Amino acid sequence: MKSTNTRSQILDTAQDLIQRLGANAMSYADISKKVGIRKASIHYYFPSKEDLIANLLDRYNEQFCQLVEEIMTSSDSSETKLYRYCKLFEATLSSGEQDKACLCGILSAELKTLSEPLVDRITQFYRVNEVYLEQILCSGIDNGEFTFAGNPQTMAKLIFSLLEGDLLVARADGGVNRIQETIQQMLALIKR
Amino acid sequence: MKSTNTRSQILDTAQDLIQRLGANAMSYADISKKVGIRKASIHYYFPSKEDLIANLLDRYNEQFCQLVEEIMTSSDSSETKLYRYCKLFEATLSSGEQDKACLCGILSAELKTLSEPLVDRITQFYRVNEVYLEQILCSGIDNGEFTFAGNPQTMAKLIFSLLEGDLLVARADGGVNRIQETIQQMLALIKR
DNA sequence: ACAATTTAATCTACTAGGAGGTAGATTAGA
DNA sequence: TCTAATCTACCTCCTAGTAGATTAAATTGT
Repeated sequence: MKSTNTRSQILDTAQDLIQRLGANAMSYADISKKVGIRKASIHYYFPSKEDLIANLLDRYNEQFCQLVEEIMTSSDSSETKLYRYCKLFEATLSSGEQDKACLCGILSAELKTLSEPLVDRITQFYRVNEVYLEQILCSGIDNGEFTFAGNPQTMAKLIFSLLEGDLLVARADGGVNRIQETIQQMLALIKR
Repeated sequence: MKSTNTRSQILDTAQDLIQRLGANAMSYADISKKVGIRKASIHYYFPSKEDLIANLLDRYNEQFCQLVEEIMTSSDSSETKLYRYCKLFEATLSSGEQDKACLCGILSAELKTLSEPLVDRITQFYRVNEVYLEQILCSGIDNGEFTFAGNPQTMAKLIFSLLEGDLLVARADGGVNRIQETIQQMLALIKR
């Protein structure tokens, strides 16, 4: 069926554009040009822009969780798990023209222009990720790999904010190198 | 002179709108309504949107640097200086309707839609701030207040990314509390 | 197996509204 | 009387979204 293909091509293109330019700078005309279909055809799959972004966020959350689940269920050490988790963010910037940030990070900047259902999906993404991070930290403390002041939950939030912020700041200054450096720095802080 | 007043009213309003909604969602019509003047009058002061944002960034950089200079030249301990620096970011979110992020943080998300002169100003803001942070960290290490693995320069970048990211993430989840928590957590990590 | 019909997918052509920006008249203060 | 500041009225371009025709692919009835 060709429909599935067109649909995901639209999602792929929209995601790429938002991660680079933001949701408000992304237009149906842009997608239309890149995918090679007419604007009206996009409305056939996604009646409204909100609809498109909602589907985008659902797919993104699912895909990202799948990648994290792979890490969580691996037999790696806690430190390696945390490192691999951080590498997921680095990979976002590394990909393509090295100008993409986290989808939810970008949308967070435009948060107050988004409808409640969209905001909810972004909030969910944050919470889920912070739970993953907390789990890695806790098991790392238990088996003696990690040690740090304060509690794992707050530390998880700290790491998550760091990664989201780094991804945005790195586009203006430092690029992929910056992210690699700060990840190493963060790991050094909590290693026993 | 009324002109100076109108001019800064326009800048104030534009900054407020961008910090809440982003640059692409901020329009001359919005400013016009809030300030109570006609659209054309804004163009009298700032011929183009790029011009407006450029002036905004210059003013923002200057104002922010002034606040940081006050901290740097104080007789506070390094820890207090660092804490006060972080509080500047917290204050941004605390102000108004608790929905404002850092101007440069927001613009970073829309970075690829901005002209080079604007990007340069954002990059400059980041670099200047990271130098300030590095200075605080270095003096804190020298006098035995701080101790941590890795080097102060990278640690400065880490703290800055953390604050920028936290400010964005906190709007979607956690609010001011989140920022307060992660600042405390970060301080705990580097305290001797 | 073949013709008729229905459904899915895409198109052209359009609308209304909002964006940034300009020209030129008008007002008010020095 | 000149200049700075503000206005009205407009332009062009781009935006999301809609209506309805057209094509192609399944589905169905005989």
